[in-house]
Amino acid sequence: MTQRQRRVRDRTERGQRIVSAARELAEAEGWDAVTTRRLAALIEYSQPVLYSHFPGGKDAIMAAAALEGFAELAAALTAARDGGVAGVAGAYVEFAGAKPALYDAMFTLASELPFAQDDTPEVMQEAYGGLVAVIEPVAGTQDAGVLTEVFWSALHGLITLDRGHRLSPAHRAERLDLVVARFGART
Amino acid sequence: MTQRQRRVRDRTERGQRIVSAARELAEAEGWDAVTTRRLAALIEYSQPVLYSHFPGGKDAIMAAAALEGFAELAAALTAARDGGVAGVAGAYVEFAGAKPALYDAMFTLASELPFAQDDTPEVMQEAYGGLVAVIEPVAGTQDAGVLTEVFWSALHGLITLDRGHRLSPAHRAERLDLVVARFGART
DNA sequence: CAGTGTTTCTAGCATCGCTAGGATTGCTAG
DNA sequence: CTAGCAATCCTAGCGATGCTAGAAACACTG
Repeated sequence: MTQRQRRVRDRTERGQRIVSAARELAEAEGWDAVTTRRLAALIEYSQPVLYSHFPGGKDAIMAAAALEGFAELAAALTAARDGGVAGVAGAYVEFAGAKPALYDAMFTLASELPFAQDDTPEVMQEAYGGLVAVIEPVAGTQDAGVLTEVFWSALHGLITLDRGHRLSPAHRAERLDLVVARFGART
Repeated sequence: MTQRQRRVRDRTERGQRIVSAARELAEAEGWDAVTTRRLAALIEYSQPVLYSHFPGGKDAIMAAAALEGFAELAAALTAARDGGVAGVAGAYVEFAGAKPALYDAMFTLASELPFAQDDTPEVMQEAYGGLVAVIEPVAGTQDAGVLTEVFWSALHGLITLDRGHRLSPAHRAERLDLVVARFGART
């Protein structure tokens, strides 16, 4: 029954191609440009094929892309752990800057993904853990969970407002330094 | 030529009704539910009338609603000025919680509005000024502008992540207190 | 009352996400 | 080898979206 295996493999490969195509297109032209028709054309199949892979339709595809993003973010944060709060903060901001559409899918759009719940996917907990790991040592008497959430919120706010041209571009580095200074110091 | 005046007044009134209807509908069912057809039905006119008021279409209507939001936010922040950093932070969060759709229009959607530029509308500068006013006294040697931007980003991050169920609902108050503690203390 | 200019509506275009039903393909059993 | 079955895929279409052109209705002027 190796044929069956091959068919299964082909299927998963095609599913991967769908997500990859969606990510590339979103990064190039934004998620609004990611239409089911364009996706179907990119993978050289017809639209209904998308729904056989992702019954949830476009939202499910975005969620799948977001999950990939969480895995990559977790890896980036883990790699930057030695840099402490400053290192992780820098890695987080760099990730958001390098893959803005993916970051949107993860945090702004796609509210389907369960956060901070029992059924939260592991990769998402890992990514969050990358933040906790560097905040925990400097939390002192402060609740590490709350402090991490606020630290994360500050980074997220900086990123989203900066992207929407809400903040002066000149002080970008200063702002990040300030966040690190206010949250990275042991209390 | 009072008739001409009356016609002008009717027109502006109708334009106001469009924005009000959009706001109500958005607050009740989200901006996705705000379609040009439903808006037209609400004001009891046909669709093209919307475009005579807002040539930019739906985006322009959202921008107009956002502008109203900035005026209301500015008023709320000004009223809370006596409360210091904690008071203003609380007013900001309360505003976002009371009018979530409006907040989205102001900061998440509608990237047409010019921020931090020369042609930034006055009400937007006023709203931002409401933040600066309480941060400036506690800035110390720190650049007040940068500190305000970071303070604002932290609030904005808290709000958007919390709304997307990204944060644990139990610690909402704690998080706000923590932001105030880290940014409201004189350095 | 006729003419003129403005205002408004009807109807339609292109596109969107999504789906039903038939056509095509590949596998299996006789 | 072939007939039948099952899985796979595509064509065609639905309802809805933002937006617009051209016709119809309106209000005002001479």
